[in-house]
Amino acid sequence: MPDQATQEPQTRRKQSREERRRQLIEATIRALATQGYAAITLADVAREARLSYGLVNFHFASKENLLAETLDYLSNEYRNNWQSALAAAPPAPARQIAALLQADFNPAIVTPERLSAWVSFWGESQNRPLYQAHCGANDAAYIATLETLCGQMNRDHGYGQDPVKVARALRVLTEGLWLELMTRIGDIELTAALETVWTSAAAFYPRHFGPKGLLPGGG
Amino acid sequence: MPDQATQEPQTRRKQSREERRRQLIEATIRALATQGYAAITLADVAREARLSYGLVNFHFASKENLLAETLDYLSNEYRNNWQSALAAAPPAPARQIAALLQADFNPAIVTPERLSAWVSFWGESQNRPLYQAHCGANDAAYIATLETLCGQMNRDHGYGQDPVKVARALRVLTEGLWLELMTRIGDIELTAALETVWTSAAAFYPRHFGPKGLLPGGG
DNA sequence: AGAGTCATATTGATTGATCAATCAAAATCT
DNA sequence: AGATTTTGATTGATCAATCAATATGACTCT
Repeated sequence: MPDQATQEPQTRRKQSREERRRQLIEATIRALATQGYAAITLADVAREARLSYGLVNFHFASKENLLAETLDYLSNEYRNNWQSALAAAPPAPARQIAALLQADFNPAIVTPERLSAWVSFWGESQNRPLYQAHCGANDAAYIATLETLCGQMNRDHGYGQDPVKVARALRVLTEGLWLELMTRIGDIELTAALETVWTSAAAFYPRHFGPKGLLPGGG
Repeated sequence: MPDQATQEPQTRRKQSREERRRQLIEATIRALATQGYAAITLADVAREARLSYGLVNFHFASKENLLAETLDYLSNEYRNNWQSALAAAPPAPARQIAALLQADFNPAIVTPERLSAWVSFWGESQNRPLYQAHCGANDAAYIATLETLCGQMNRDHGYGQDPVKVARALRVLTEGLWLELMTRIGDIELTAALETVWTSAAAFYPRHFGPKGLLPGGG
């Protein structure tokens, strides 16, 4: 079996390589949360990952690149999360909106560490072009999806607000709640944040949402 | 006139001193916007202020202290802005809410530079205790004011939502819009942000707000 | 199977650059 | 004259990146 003999080792090496990179990126996220973007050093990342600091340069070539790939990692994780939540939800617009909004408060990806890392990137002007390059398309896809769904609510259920403005309000509300969650930690806070979202959704779509989420017959 | 002879010089010296400090703080805000918190140096601040960089240490003792005083300056400016807007508005709760929300998009204090500086502070974990110390009381006063006003809307005009949640939604919406405004610049964007706020206010208080702001009879 | 060979991964000391803070000297005001 | 403000060269610390040395498998050939 010559194919296995040549393929398996290559695969394994690649896996190990990807594992290390993942390990270092997760360490970078934790270090960003504790040290901040201004104070983070490669030594911090290596210590957090329990690896030698020379490894960071070996796997990522530079600190700048490590941070860029960390942003990329977070951005992909975020996009996968809301897109799979949408795919798993029933097609009715209210259901889809509920799934999209709820996905943004999934405890698996909305942790204080990750929120801190996001805000670190937002705050660094040198990263703004980087952010556009890595996250611009994702953000545009999110807002386009939400706008379409809000338009469907109008068409299917007779609501009358400007769907673009409602989508923007809901989107921006989530971002603001992320900012708040960064400092105040805990599951209770996540629930409270989500309730704030539902309160707004209920104001826009009172026949479909209540202060605790989608109404019983709201599909 | 011995009093003038001794007072005037002191006054002038003090003025000059305060002027320099203000000059350096404004330069710090601009430098934060262009360099970011991670990359800002005392040389950047001095260059921006067109002053020698030794002066920064002379007037502020340390870089850390300069940044702390910059945050303080921004925080006071922000609080003065919304508090004087409230004081100038009629006492009816809808009018007060309109004034409070509009104040957060006053072009005089909501500039891309200032927003960048705010986000820089938010993103730096080392600044979180500093932020609480300098801005915690201000933020608490803002949210308490808004909660009271939302409660009055319920009592005076028969609305039924939880005023704490509505206040939180409006507050957090503003913060999210600030984040968005940081990257996209211009007066048109400021107007669009405010329209997003009015759309939300109209959803919560449909008899008092419309998508363009307070309704004609909405006092 | 087992010794040998090679590529890849890992380590930490060293280097060079950057920057905050100090300080002595000069300038400016009263 | 005396106090305060301003300047920029110097100092010392920090840190990213490099690099030479070492370790760890993976594959080959006998």
